Amino acid sequence: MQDYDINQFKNPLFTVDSVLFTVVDSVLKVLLVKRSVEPFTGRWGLPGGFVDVDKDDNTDMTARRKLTEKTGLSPRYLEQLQVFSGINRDPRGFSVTSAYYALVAHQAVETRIETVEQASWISLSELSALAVAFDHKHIIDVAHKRLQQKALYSMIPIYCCPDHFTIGQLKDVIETIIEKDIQRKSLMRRIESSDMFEQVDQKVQSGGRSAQLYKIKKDASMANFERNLSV
Amino acid sequence: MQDYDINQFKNPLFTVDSVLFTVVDSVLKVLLVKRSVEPFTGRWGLPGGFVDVDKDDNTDMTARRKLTEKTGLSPRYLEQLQVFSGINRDPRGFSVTSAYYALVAHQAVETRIETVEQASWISLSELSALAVAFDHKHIIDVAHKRLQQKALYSMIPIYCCPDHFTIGQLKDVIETIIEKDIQRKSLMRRIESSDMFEQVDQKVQSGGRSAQLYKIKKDASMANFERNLSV
DNA sequence: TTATATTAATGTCCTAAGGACACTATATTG
DNA sequence: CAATATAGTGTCCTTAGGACATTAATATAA
Repeated sequence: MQDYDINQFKNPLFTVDSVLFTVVDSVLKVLLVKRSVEPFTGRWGLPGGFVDVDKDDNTDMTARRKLTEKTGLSPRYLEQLQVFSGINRDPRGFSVTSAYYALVAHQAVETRIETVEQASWISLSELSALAVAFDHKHIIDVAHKRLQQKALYSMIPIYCCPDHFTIGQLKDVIETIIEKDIQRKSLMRRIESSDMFEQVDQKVQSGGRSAQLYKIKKDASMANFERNLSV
Repeated sequence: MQDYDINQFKNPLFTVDSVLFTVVDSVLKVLLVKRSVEPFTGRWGLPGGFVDVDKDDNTDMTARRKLTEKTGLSPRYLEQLQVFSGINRDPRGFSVTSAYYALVAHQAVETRIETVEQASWISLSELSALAVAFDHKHIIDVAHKRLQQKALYSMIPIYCCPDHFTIGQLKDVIETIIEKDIQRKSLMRRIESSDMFEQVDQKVQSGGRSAQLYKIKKDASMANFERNLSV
């Protein structure tokens, strides 16, 4: 690669990267893509890239666009994580990435991802043994901690559930994210008090008593609780 | 594969801006500086600017450096807020700012700010009537909400207090930030349980019974509580 | 058909930590 | 010394999550 001096440009290299989480069979996974360009060609990395000023109104749209390219759909939850920057994180020079984290129900993307060989769901445990581009492993770690924290006082894990879900499914997703069992009763109290959900007139079999299905109310806003679940 | 082509995309304008808060006489204020360059020359704006790749290891250092230039010291607390980006926020084109928020005790910077006529502490109530550059008013608003939220479950308002402080001072700072009175008793319980502070062997007069001075323990880490103060 | 296992849902009591507020302690001032 | 002001404590209340027993509904095996 021809050396070029980043200083000759007014601005550092700026990218947008996303940590897309999903929960599959009680395992938390992140979407990684195989890089097709320098640097780190061939390694796994976070889905992301440069802002396209002609397509993106802002960086949220950049993140969303890049995720859509890989998964075929827009994630139900997308939020800024933080900026990672420095002189050493990219061999090309001082670089900045605005990192996002996002959530999807794996049911929604399952089939689409299967067909894309450059994208894959990697469980967090596999990740430690994997060579990952840039500081993306670190970014995933920070995103994971943020997600765990947020799961303690909000209902965002709901975005890893399908449109119609049972309390058992939600409980499993939450427990997978925070890596700790919770009381079903506590979850039901939160579902009740959040006023975010309504029962679907349908039940689903589960090996025992069939479970009530719930869905998010129209125009419901995300509940934030005054107390954390205990860690 | 191909080399990275800087011309493939227009690299957005990237800056770092900080919302520096302090509490003076039960009023929450932010530091604004009078802009001396285009665009918005002459207007008030947040202290910040471009990354200097030779001086800054990362954007945290950019934020800190810019604040030091204006106040003469490094803020005791500095944290990323979020990125603000878009095609319309800067007349020069698509721009991105990595916004920070920071806290200082006004006692620490009082004298230095007075001497710099381009920098001034503006109370949040004054702000609404002021013409402010870019979307900086919006950034201040977001920073304010984040600070308020964080004050409900952490001890960060302590960074608006001097090194040695009384519970009354801290109570006042917290109440100013969250815009609600709290129970002195609740604050004392938090001080006790946080294990962050130790008593200084000195009291200070206050119009009534003299008040115990406290200071942060050496190597104490910031306490985060399981419950919010009630809103 | 009945017993057993399994998962869903509820009822009840416990616990932790903040809120309210009375009460005590110590300082200043007239 | 009384009045007042601020600091600090004691005690009970309230809220919401934790623990866990109990009841409900469904599948499967005897």
